[in-house]
Amino acid sequence: MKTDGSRREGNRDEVSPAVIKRLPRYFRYLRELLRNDILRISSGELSKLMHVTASQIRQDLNCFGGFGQQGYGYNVKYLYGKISEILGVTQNYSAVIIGSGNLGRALASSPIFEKRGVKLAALFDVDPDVIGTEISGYTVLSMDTLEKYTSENPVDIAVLTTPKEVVRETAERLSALGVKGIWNFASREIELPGSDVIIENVHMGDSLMTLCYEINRKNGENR
Amino acid sequence: MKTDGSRREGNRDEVSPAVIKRLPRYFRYLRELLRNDILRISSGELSKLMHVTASQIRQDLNCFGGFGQQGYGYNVKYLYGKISEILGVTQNYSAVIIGSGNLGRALASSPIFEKRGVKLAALFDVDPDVIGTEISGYTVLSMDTLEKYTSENPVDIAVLTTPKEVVRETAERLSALGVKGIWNFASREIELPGSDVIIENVHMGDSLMTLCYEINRKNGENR
DNA sequence: TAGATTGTTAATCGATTAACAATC
DNA sequence: TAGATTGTTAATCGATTAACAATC
Repeated sequence: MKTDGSRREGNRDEVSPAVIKRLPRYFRYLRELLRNDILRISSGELSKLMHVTASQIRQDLNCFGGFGQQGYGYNVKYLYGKISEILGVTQNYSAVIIGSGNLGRALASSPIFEKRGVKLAALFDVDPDVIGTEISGYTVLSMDTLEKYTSENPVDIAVLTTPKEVVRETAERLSALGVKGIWNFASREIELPGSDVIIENVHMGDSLMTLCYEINRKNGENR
Repeated sequence: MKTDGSRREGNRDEVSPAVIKRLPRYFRYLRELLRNDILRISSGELSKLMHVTASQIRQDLNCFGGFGQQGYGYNVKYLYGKISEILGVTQNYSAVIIGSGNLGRALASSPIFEKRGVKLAALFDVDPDVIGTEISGYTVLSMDTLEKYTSENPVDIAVLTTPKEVVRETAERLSALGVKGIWNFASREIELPGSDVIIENVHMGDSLMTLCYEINRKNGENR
């Protein structure tokens, strides 16, 4: 396989958002291939599997470097490794969950972080009844100790699952503590003008609504 | 306010996916405006609030009808009502949760369904230890009783939070039972060729990865 | 070598923005 | 009426697809 792909690897400056949003999907499919001991795949085969054009796959991957080989295709393991690097899976980012309600619990108990090389380090809450309890092997810490904690344990990512009323203040607090990114599940979108914390707003409800829209549309439009 | 918007309301046939994916965001912002007793808003004001162009707002809304009034703007309540209709909020769809693990529980306890006019009707699981327990006022039912249940209670939406190994078979089973849409949280994407069940695959991990990508990119690219 | 498949350019398609006439 | 703001067309921009020469 080609090893000089690194030539083009530097110019990550201007990869389009559309491409970036597709990368995690490649990551998932490549992992699945790897699990099934498939060592090599062509853009054509991957195209059939993922229901996107082969052209798009080649175009997307080439934004980051020449990962394939003419006449051969792509080495699945190598490509998976490259995409993992690009997506920061190899960075071992640390995360804390702010808000240990049902969603916080569900996230803490899921393999979602581990699968992506993110290390869940702690859970926080404000409720005295919740603080001190154990969730998935973590003892829930008090929000009062957040500053102390982060000064001793650098936190890259904060996962926000608090009520929306405290989203803004919590986000500002986290920003001041040097957190690099906020994964926000609260239904209030975070705006931190001037800050360079990366914000990822998740809206699970939006996805339910597009589903309802499609159902609605298929089942006889207006009535 | 204009009442003849209905003229154009019929041609929902070909609204672009980009527009549809933005509708839930309008829905959220309009509800917030309504909660703050703001009765009227222009595309320019909404533009500042939502950080999108006024042009896009007018373009988007006009796919469904003339909801505004020249020289006035949009009546928030009226517009909210219209968008709710378009998104099926007024349809009172019924939903069941398949898989009563941590995520199923979290969803059942959240206002996510209620806020969008979806009626959560039941939870199911296969684990004898979970069946019969109570979650957020619902007694978890056995998957063995799914066929019986759906024959007595028509289900519009199934929320899938099962392990990925059983996603395919469960999806096929649900499809056979006449479910209209599947909201799939399992990390295996559903494919039901030939079926006309609407599938909405949710990948929370993808969102975490794009966050990691951005953090990675900002904090000094390759190393 | 011949065959296969990439990397990459050019063509097409779709989505966003700008502009302004229509109109409340 | 004059001012404001929509609805809508035209222009721009970006993303996808097709095509094929480069190359393993």
